[in-house]
Amino acid sequence: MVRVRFAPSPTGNLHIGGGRTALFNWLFSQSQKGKFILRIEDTDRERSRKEFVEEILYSLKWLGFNWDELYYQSERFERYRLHADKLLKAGLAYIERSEAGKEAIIYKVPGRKIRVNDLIRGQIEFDSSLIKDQVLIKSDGTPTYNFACVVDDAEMNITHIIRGDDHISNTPKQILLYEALGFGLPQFAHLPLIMGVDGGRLSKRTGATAISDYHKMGYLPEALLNYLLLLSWAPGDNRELVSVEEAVKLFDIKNVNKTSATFDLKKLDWINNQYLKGADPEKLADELIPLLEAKQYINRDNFDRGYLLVLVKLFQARLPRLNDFLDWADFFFLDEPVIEPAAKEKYLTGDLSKEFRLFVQRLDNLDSFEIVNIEGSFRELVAELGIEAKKLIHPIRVALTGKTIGPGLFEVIYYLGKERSQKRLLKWVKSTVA
RNA sequence: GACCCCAUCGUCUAGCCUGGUCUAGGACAAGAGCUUUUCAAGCUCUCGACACGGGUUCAAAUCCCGUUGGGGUCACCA
Repeated sequence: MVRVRFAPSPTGNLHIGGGRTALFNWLFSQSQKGKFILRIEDTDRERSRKEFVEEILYSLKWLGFNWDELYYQSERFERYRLHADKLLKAGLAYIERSEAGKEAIIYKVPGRKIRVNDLIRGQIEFDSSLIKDQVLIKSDGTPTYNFACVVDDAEMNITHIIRGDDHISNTPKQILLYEALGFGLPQFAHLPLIMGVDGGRLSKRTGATAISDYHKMGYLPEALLNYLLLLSWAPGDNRELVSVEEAVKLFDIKNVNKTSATFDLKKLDWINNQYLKGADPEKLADELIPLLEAKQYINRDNFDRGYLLVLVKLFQARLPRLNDFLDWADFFFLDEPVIEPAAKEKYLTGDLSKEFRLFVQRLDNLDSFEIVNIEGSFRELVAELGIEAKKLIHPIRVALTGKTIGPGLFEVIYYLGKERSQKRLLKWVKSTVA
């Protein structure tokens, strides 16, 4: 039975790199019909925080990863102590006393060649004579990372350790400990690192790093996962859109890339848009409701859900991020559209009083207020006036929405409603004519 | 600095293991055009890469060595 684990430290949020590690562990466990274990590495009492634990669990759930077992290292200190004592008795470790009289347990690192057959990278060889003796239990009684990690992975019967590249140099230290403790070795697979656009490590400077930030920005979990997947793995048939479910079927850890990849928002936006296009409007509306409420665009207890759904459908195919809906569709919720200065400058500088007034009248004379009729009467009007349709379409759009871009104009008019559309147009009509 | 990892378009990658079908394919981005209603949507086209040097071979993006470049790790942090 394959058992993998994801072992974040609650000293910060679940970040992109962690999410990616969780993803590949998840993929591997599902493709092998194995177990996915979550272990919170909270041995550092100073830096570990409960709110980070909650944030990490929340993000993992948002991504859709369910764990079969959950452990906290802070609850297992006696296990580490026990194994450290074992090494002490066997003469493989020694005690070091600090000036303050505190005792630490140190592992005596033997010098030899260590070979690892990494599932992704193949053979890697180390010389442990270059590694200095390792602290097992710190003088405050807490275990070090490498020690707790080995004890736990062994006791939790982890069969495959899939983690970031940055752990390659921990591997020989851990292998030595497995052997000293008399444990069998798991298999190792080191994932390439994800880099920021600056070529260095992904950091806050180079963009948002927390998974939850991507949720807040309006990325769909399936889109983020798809993007992360493509960062170091490909289905092999030139496909860009692959769901986690499909990936589980196609996944083979040997096909994971060795090269580190740069995190590029542009492609993420594109993928997100692809998923947004096909997303269920009901679900998108549910995501949007609290955000619209925060902007005071709607009132949770008193709003027209059917209308919101219509607007979501109108915009979803063109949004890179769901949250862009808030800005792009604001004119449907505001009493007055916010006119962008550049848009006004471009299309509303001339006097279109006559044209606007005639169009407002036509809207009143419609047999029925429907998209085809609105467009039909508009086409008639420009034909009669002998002007190009676009000479009037753009100014009307700006008057109604405040923007130069958006859904088709006649749909906008239809969903805005006759009265609101007329009112907004009349604002631009010089009041000299009664 | 030492040790380790990596190296195909600006970015993500296919191809590499099992050399020839590669004048290197796809996607994102960018540029151009179309869509006589915009575009951040759609369609079409264009630009654009095997880091370098040696081998091995009839033949190398593919195998070997070196160089260069990039990254990671060297904590009583995880």
